Amino acid sequence: MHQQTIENYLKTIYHLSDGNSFVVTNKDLADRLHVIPATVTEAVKKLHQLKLVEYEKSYGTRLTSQGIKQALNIVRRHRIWETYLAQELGFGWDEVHELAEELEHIKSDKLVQKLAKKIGNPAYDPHGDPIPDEKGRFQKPEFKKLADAKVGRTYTLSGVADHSAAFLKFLDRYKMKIGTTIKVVEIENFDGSMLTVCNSKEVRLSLQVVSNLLVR
Amino acid sequence: MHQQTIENYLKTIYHLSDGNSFVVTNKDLADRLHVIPATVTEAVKKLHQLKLVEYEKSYGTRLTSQGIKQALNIVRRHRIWETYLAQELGFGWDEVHELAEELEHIKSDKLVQKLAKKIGNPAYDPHGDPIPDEKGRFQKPEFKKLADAKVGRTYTLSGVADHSAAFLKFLDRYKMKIGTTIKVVEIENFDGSMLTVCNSKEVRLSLQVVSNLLVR
DNA sequence: AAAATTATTTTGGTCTGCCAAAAATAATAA
DNA sequence: TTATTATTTTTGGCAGACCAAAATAATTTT
Ligand SMILES: [Mn+2]
Ligand SMILES: [Mn+2]
Ligand SMILES: [Mn+2]
Ligand SMILES: [Mn+2]
Repeated sequence: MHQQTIENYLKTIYHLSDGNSFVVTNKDLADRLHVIPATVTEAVKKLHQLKLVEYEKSYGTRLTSQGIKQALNIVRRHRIWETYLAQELGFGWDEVHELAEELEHIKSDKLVQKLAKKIGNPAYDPHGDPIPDEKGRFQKPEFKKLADAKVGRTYTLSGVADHSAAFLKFLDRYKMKIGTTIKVVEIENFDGSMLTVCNSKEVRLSLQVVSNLLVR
Repeated sequence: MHQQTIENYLKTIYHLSDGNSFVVTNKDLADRLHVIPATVTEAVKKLHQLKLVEYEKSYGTRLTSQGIKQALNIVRRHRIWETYLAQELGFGWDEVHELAEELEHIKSDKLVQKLAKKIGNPAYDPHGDPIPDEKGRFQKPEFKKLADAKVGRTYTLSGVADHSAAFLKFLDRYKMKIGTTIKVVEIENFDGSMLTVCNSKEVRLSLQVVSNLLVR
C-alpha cells in the first residue's frame, strides 16, 4: 500500500471518529475520500493487516493505538505546515489547507521539527485546531458554537467548524479571524440569525455563519 | 501518466542532455531512474504522445520546447527548495537534495514564488547550480574543474560536480563551501593530487576530489 | 564480414488503487 | 414481521508503473 494512501486513510478515520477511537463506517470513509465503498472495503482490510485498524466486517473500522499514533503524526504535520505557510510565507488561512494536504506527506520528521521550531512550536493552527506535539499530545480546546451563545456576552473567536475557502474568505471580508472578539447584541429567533458587534461594527450573522464560528 | 512520473522523466532527460537538447539514450535514463530499459521504452512513448519529447525508436529521446519548458520549471523548483531549506531552515547542503526531490513535486507556482522571494530570488543553489527564473532563463556559469587549474593561481569554489552527501560532508570537514578560495600550490603528476591552501591551511586533495570541485 | 557484445523493443506478467455491477447483509419503514 | 431501502462485500475489470525474459536491432570487436 502506498504510504500516501495509508496516511490519507488514517487521517480520515481519525477525523471521522472525532479524534477518539469511535467506529467509522465504510460509507463515510468513501464519501470523504471520494472513492466508492468497495474501494474502502479493500483498503481497510489491508490497513487491518498492517495492524493500523481494527476491522469487523459489516460493522466498521477503528484505529489501533499504532494507527492513532500515526494519524496524530499526520495531523501534526498538516497543521504545522498550515501554520508555517500562513505565518512564514504569508498565505491566507483559506489557502493553506490545500497545500498542507500535499506537504503533509513529505517524509521527514526533521523538516517538520524545524518548521515547528521556526514558528515557535505553536499549539494551534490558523483555524484554531490544536497541533499535537511530537508525542501526539494536545489538549483539545473547549469551544462552543457562537450559535449557542447568550445575548449580551462577549466572546473570542477561537475556531471554525467549516474550513472551506468560501467561508474563510467570507470571514476575511468582515475582518474576523482567530482572536477577534464578538459581542452578541441580539438573537432573532425567527431565523436564528444574530446581531453582533465585531471590530466595532454592527453585523448581522446568519445561523449558517454563527453555527460555524467556535468561540470561547 | 502520473504527473510525478512525468516530472521525473523530464528532469532526468534534461540533466542527461546537459541542459541542451542532446539526444538521450534509453539505457542512461533507465540507470538514472532505477528502472529497466523496457520501462523507459514505454514511458518515452507516452511522453511523445504528450508532445513533451521527440522520440525516434532505437535512436533516442530529446525534449521538445514544451518539454524543456516544463523541465526547467522543475529544476527551478528543486533548486529553490534546496536553497530555501539551507538558508531559511538551516539544513546542510548535503541534506537538501533528497528533500527537494520530494518537495519539487508540490504543485503550486505561488508557493515556489513565495519561497524564492523570501530568499531573495537567488541565482544559484547551495551547490552552485544556477536557478532558472520563472521564464526558464538563466546564464550558466563558467566553471572549470580544479583538476584543470594552474599551479600558483588562486580560485574560488563555485560549484560541485559530485552532489553526493559523502562528498559534501567531506568538504564540510575541510570547511570548504561555495565561495571558499583555494590556492593551488603544487600538482603531483604521479597521481594527479594537488597541494592547496584552503582556509589558511595546506591541504592535499586527491584527483577524485579536485575533479569534482568547480572553480572560477 | 562475421561474430560477439550491448542496447532496445516486444511480450507476457505482477501489483496497486481504483470502479461497476451483482450479491449478501444490515437497518428502517410499513 | 414483511417489505423497502441502505450499506457492505464480492466479483470481475481497468489503467498505471513497473519487471523478466525473449526477440530485434545496433554497435563493436575480431
Ligand atoms: Mn487543513
Ligand atoms: Mn487547519
Ligand atoms: Mn538536488
Ligand atoms: Mn542543487
